[in-house]
Amino acid sequence: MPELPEVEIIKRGLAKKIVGKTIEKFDFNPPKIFKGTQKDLINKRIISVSRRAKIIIITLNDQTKVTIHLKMTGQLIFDSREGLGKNPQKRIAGGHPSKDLIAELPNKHTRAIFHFKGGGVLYFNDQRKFGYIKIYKNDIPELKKIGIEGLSDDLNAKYLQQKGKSRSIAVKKFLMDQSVIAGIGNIYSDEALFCARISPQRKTNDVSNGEFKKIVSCIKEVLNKGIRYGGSSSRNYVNSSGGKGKMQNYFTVYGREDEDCPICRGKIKRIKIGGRSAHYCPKCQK
DNA sequence: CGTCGCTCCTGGATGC
DNA sequence: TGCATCCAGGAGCGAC
Repeated sequence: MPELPEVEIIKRGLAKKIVGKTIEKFDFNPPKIFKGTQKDLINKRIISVSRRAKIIIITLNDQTKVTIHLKMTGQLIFDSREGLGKNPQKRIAGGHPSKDLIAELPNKHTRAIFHFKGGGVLYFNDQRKFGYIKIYKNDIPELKKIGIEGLSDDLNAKYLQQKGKSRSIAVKKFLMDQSVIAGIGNIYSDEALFCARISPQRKTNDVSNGEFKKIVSCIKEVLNKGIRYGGSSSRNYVNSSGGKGKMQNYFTVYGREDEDCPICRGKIKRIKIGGRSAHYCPKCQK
């Protein structure tokens, strides 16, 4: 599911493709995925695309913020042509989706479509309808309680220990808490904890400063690795051109239940923590 | 305030 | 083959 690396890749791709474009038309369905009015968007020019936690923020020329959360199955795919499939001759300069996606856009999971003046279409697809597009004129309430970015230099062991010492939840849940660290989800929490050799079940108030130091450097390592490999596409993720990432080929534990631990060759286990699956090596992670 | 469990939703996998 | 059930999980919410 899109976590920090995947959303970051989408943001970078979108920034290249839609900054400077003016929105001509916006359609959406079902109603619950969009909060705002079309009027907030029409004839506005995109001046920037940014990211905070797992949320994409598109800023318009009047400072309106279009916030997009992909949740688990959301996709944002840009195509430089109008009338995909129907009018391939209308191709204009710029990138377009991977070949195998062209015939499928829009598809039955397309929930919203941005049409741009002079050509170009941005599709918001979301199989499970958990994702949303919300318009804000000023502050973005969803970002009020968001913690330090996973790749920020401000993320350090002292901060985590301070935040974790009064809490008794499993460290995996703690790492996924967006009010503590912004951007980590189920996949990268498993990967970071394997890297740090810490059991996902350990309680936060039982993790030492030295262990938090390892966790911090491992968080940065796995998130950077995720970005380097273009994100992970074990399920629905695709980038803004419709292409898949490669990070899933480099997972150490996530999705590898019963496979060999890359360190000790023991079996990787899958357990439930807070209703979510956690993958780890019981021998290597203490 | 912290923690837990439930909920949104679809489709692929599994079981009989 | 078909039908029922389970499972995936980000994040908000109510209960305690």
